Amino acid sequence: MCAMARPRKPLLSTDRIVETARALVDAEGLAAVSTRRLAAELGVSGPSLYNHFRTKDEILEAVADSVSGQVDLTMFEDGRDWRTALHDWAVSYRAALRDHPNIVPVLARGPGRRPAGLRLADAVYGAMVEAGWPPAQATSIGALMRYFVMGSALGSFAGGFVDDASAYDPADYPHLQQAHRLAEQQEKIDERAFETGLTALLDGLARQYEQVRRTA
Amino acid sequence: MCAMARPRKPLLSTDRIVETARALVDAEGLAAVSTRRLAAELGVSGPSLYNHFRTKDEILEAVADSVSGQVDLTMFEDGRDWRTALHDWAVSYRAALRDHPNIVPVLARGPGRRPAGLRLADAVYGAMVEAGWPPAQATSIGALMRYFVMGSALGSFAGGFVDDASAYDPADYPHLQQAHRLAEQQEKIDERAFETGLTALLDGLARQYEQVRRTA
DNA sequence: TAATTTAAATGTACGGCTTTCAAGTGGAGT
DNA sequence: ACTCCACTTGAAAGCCGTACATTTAAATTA
Repeated sequence: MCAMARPRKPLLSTDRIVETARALVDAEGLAAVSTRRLAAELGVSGPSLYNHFRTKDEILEAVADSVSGQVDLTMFEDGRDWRTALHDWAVSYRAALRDHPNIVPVLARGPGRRPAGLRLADAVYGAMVEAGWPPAQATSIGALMRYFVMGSALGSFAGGFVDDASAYDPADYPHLQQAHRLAEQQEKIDERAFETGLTALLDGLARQYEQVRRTA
Repeated sequence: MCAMARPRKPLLSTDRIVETARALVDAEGLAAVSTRRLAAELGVSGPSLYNHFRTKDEILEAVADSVSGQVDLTMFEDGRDWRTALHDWAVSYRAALRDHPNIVPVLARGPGRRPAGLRLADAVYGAMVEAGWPPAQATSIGALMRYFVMGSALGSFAGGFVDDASAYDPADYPHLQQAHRLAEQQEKIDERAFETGLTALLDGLARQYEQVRRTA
């Protein structure tokens, strides 16, 4: 009868869709994002989204990339030493993911064609080569840092345990008697584990760097 | 008219469901596992599964736990030194995930109440305490190792790039000119990055261990 | 200015999904 | 023999993503 016409001013824009989707993902998780729900949030009907994105997945990729874009990369610009640059970058990387943990599974698929994700990979690889790492090792560093940061953001370690002492029978798990307390202090424990691991990783890489430099 | 009766021998068992689900996940990915599809694979109708599991998610958790159960933990039994035990464990852990990469997102949610996942956490934590690490540090080690192994298994680093040189314009990404080649050598690159990172991590932890021992 | 193309939103519809439920029937226990 | 329970079923409810034709306004071109 009366299909709504094209409005004088567009109701939707890719930016508005991405921002609303990100807010929805942050607030209620990936599973809460259905095209109908997102459209409702935007005051619009479901299929309207398909005028701006080809698939729902494209929307999620755009959200993921906007999070990648929040990672600070300026530490690679000047000639700061590679170790502190890598440390600061990892901290900023993790902070961005911790602010939007629900989108991490999408980010974990890799940069693909997402521009911010590629800029990130480009910056860290370029800086390592610049610092004197051989190309193959620079690739490894990019990869292993990603492993560590993604792993630390994908799911809280502490939050992976249940807040219920009866779940951890001493007979079955003799060393996990305090495990139900992990859930309480989630953030602190994950934070400390991340810093401990990052320091260890960088210490170990520094050692390898010395060897590489000596033989070159 | 003729609803199928209870069969002489049960068509389904929890084990058979889990095994079939695992095969399906391995072969076609998480998305291919629908209750109907899995039931068809079992020669049965969709809702029948609900006689053995309360939800589909319970099935996936069971699959995940069966993969956790494949991780070797024997290196923690005798009094081998913590460093080599940790190394061997990480390698076995990663190998199990690499054999069943499609279930990793489920595993990444943490052990929760899954027995094999809890045994794994119990073993590594217990061994670190036994080796002389303070409890808080032992927790951190369990966490950071999980970060690294999960991160390395969650998504291939190399596979995260597109096998298409035109996607990496030199003007935008000056250092990624070989990135499209990463897709070719995925396994080797990921393998090397994992070993490099693991060695660095353990070197760094050994350093921290010396400090801890000195002050104690 | 008039004619034409394109853009933006819509309603409807298809086929899929997980899960609930009552109903039917064979096996086990008394 | 009778009851109860285990197991499977078809049907259906309520989601989901998205293809499609339709409507109208804006933008473009003649």
